[in-house]
Amino acid sequence: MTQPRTRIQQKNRNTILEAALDVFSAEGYRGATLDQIASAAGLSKPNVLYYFASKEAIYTELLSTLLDTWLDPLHAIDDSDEPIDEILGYVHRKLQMSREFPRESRLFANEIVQGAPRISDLISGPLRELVDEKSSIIQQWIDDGKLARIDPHHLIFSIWATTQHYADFDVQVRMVLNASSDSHFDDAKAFLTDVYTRTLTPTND
Amino acid sequence: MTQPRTRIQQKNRNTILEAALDVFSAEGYRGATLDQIASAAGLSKPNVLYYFASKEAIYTELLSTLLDTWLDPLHAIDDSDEPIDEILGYVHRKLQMSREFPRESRLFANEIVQGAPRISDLISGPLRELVDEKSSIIQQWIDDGKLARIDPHHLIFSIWATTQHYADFDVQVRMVLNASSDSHFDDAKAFLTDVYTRTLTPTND
DNA sequence: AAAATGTTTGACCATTTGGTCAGGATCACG
DNA sequence: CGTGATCCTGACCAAATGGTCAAACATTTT
Repeated sequence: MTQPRTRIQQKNRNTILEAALDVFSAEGYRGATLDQIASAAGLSKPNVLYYFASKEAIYTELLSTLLDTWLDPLHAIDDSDEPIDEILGYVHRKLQMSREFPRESRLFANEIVQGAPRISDLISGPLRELVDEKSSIIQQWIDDGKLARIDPHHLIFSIWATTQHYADFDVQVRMVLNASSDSHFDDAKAFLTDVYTRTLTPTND
Repeated sequence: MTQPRTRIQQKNRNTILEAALDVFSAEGYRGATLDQIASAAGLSKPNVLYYFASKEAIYTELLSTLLDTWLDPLHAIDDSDEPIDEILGYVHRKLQMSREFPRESRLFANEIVQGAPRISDLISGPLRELVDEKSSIIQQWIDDGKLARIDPHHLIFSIWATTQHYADFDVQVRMVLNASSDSHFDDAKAFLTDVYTRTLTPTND
């Protein structure tokens, strides 16, 4: 089942994954039902199970497929002569993802809040290594006097937290702001740019 | 049922709520089962339902009871001559709550990620008003030149995000840091103090 | 100590839910 | 166009789950 063969398989598997993303991100793994997914996909339940072995199989396929996309912005951080711009770029990309792909963000949020039972391997493995690698780069920038002395790991955590907040807690943000449109993302961008510019600009001491 | 009468009722209701906090915060509303709660409380399932009308009743009682506690730190922000200390104090209290009451944080995180179906009234009502009120105070500080010009609402969001992150995404934080103890909370405190000091200190322009 | 009130439980029920299966419909292709 | 492979479905099943209830057991009150 790694490579779908027919066009129908290709299409229906995608339809199911799309529907499942909707349902899982809104309800969590336990809260989602195969009936909901089937209905959202416009297929019968047995038909869904014709394409995927189980509910769990759909879920894990979603997670592993989306994790790469999810980490792309962090991968993109690279050594550069303009560390602050590099990090601001990361903040902007992450915020943009919260705006464009809130379901993906919530999918991971649900999973991790509940202890990441199905992706702990990926977190303590590849993700940890990626974060360590980028932390080294940031530390190097600090040692070179190009960035203020802050803890690289906690910097990354804070970027995750502040950007994903707008996707994961979208309802709360909208209710508190009384917002109907997406325009608060623009304010958020300005705010975060300000915060991280101030935080990262080296002080002469 | 508002006021428990006997000692046994008092005790058992508390036992159940404590067990329910454990289970709901770890599994979400849908993921939690009455059997799990009963078992965690050391009671039989019918006995649990003797003290609470339904699973939902336990959950909503938990939410409404804990919301006040949860918002206390924000309530504590008050007009002051030292705005930066006032806000740093808020950051520290919120971080301390993530450290001491991670289950409460995760309970709300689960609820809000999934659209806050049961507390949308509280969010668009009392919470919204509280945030608006404190935002006004912050805005006043800014107008008085005591704080840098930042968006008060997004400042509050960022404080929620960065502090609650350590409770809600605890597993991820620990795995990425390879941490077994709680000591990374001290580093987080230093980091956040730094970030918000830099962010809030007015610049002379 | 008896009556009244409060507490606990085993057995049971209806619904939901993940999953199966035999057979029918449809499609690809020689 | 016929045949084998693929696709789809209604009917069904077993387990899990929220909830009920009559009856037994405790505790308090009089």
